[in-house]
Amino acid sequence: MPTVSRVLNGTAHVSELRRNLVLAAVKDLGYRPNGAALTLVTGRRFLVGVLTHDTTGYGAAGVLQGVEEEARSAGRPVAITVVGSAEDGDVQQAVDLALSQPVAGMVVVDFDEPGSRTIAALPPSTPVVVITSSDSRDNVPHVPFDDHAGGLEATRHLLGLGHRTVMFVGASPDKPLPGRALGWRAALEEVGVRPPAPIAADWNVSAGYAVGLTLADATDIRAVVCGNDEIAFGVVRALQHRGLRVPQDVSVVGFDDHPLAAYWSPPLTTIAQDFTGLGRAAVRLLLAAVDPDETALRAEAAAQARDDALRPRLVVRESTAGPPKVRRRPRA
Amino acid sequence: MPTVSRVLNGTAHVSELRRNLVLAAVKDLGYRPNGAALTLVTGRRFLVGVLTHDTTGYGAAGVLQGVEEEARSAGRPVAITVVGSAEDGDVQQAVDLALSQPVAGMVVVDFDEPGSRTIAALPPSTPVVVITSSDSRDNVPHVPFDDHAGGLEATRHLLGLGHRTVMFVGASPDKPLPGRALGWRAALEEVGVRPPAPIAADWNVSAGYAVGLTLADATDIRAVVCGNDEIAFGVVRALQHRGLRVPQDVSVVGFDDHPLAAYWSPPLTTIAQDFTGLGRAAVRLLLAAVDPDETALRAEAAAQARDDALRPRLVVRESTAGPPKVRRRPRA
DNA sequence: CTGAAAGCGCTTACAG
DNA sequence: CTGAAAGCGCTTACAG
Repeated sequence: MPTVSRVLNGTAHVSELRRNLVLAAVKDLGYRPNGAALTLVTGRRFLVGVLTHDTTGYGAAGVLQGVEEEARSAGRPVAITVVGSAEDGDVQQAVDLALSQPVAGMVVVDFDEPGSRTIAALPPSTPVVVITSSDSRDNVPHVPFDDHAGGLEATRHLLGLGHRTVMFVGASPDKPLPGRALGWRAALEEVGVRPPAPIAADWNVSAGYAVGLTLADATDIRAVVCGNDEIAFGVVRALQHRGLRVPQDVSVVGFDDHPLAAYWSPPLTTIAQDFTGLGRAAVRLLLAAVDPDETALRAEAAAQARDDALRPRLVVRESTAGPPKVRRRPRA
Repeated sequence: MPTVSRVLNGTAHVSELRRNLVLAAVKDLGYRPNGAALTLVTGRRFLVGVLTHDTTGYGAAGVLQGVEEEARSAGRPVAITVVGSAEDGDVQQAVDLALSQPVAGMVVVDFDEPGSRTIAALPPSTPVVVITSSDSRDNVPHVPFDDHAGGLEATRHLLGLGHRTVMFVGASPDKPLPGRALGWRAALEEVGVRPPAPIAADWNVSAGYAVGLTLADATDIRAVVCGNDEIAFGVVRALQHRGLRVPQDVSVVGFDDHPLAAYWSPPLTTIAQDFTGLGRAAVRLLLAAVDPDETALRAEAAAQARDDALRPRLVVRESTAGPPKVRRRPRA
């Protein structure tokens, strides 16, 4: 048995004869090492764990893809566990489920409350990297993306076009404002405009559509920043259905640069994010902390990824323009 | 140690005194059973494995979500492994990676060639359920979805509107036609029309847009069925950019009922699929084969799911109409 | 270079 | 009801 181990792992020299014998038997029996036994004896864990609230939204799916790609290229499978809600029970259950498997470490997708809550519920002994836009995560290894800067840019763009004020669509009642909304608010404040109340909406098309319908009735609204592109898609369509033109009557900015944003009508101005890059960077960072080898190299790569690609970027398309010269006419 | 085991698993009666002692210690130390040891000794595996080529497309993401939901409700985490391509090396690598973890069984997403190839590469000892539209999978447990019927319905709808022929967009060069294309072909043949050559396109918006541009130049094309909604989105937009109206000049049908299909302009006629349901059914079937308890109940539930919800459904919206300058047939 | 021995953290019979 | 013993499939020192 030790001989087999030595052959398969190349741990020590084995005579050609015996070596070939072992190899033949392995192929013959379709032998596959028992991962559980391996983990038990060596203590090494291979799975890269992901804890997330959502798996299908454009952002979360992109992160997942990045995590998977990077993990696979490091020869590691990934285990995903969904955190059902921000409630203690669900958070605890997700953590328990995730930790019941031999995970090398966890990537936590801190895009919303369930994600945030999860961080604290993880035992300190678990290696973790969180993907976050909150700057209160400095005490834990994290891959930052600058939602605040994104919101700032989106809003400045609209202000620069000549708009007096800008609405934000995509708040959640009773929950802290997302970073992008904070950036929106900061942009208004920096030009001395008192920010209006952010409008509540789930982050999907139909919620956006519903909000768009009410927006159409408010004749003084000219410019809006949405929490994500799906909301923006819905807002734009609702406005159009009510006879308003985008951007001539109302300008709309989305967030994330969804693959369909460029094909929307009109093509959507938005803030591009590199979600896949975020996922890759997170895994690189995690593996650097966990893998004994190459630590230095990998940490460096991770630090680099942080600086460059992961910064949000304004993509100006055709859903934004200066405000109408005359007061928006009430809809027919 | 056996006592701890008995308390935690409720395997046998333990005196109150000892019981509480154990529970206290467990809480105190933050004890968490070692999954690897458990798997090694009992042979039970908890992970539900998923083997798929894609994770972000609407269909694959939906399946993933369904798998995750059902697995979580059964107290099982899911491990996903992406099959990079249909090449032997990639397929083998994915299988090895997936099987290196203690998986109870695998769900294979047979939406494309990499998926199909994977089925054969799995050792016969691994419990497996494949999600497929191919009827050549009868020898392996599978959750069927009827792509052929979907293609048939989509095409019949167009034919019923009075179109003489229908194009199909979304073939892959050198690869077998997808089931939906087979259905399209069958629908044409059943009315004695010789099917034109299917048009090649990757299954995403930009590929659809590119095809749409060339379609706009072919003045005799009036009706097209697309491999999925993303392709259709691109085709529609390209047609419009070339000055053609949908559906007045050209009718377009998509496939899958993407969340944005209803909000496209014009709202897209498409074939709805219940991907999440597919994922759930697959896990139910897998667990029925693997779990000693409840086998009967679960198998029944799985069989039921098969009949009802998973059948594709035509959703008529506004991207289809009768051909230009041709009288529509009277309604039956 | 190559076997016998110990042990990773658990559970399942086995004796008390 | 409750401990001591064996063993799941591996790897890592240990003696040859």
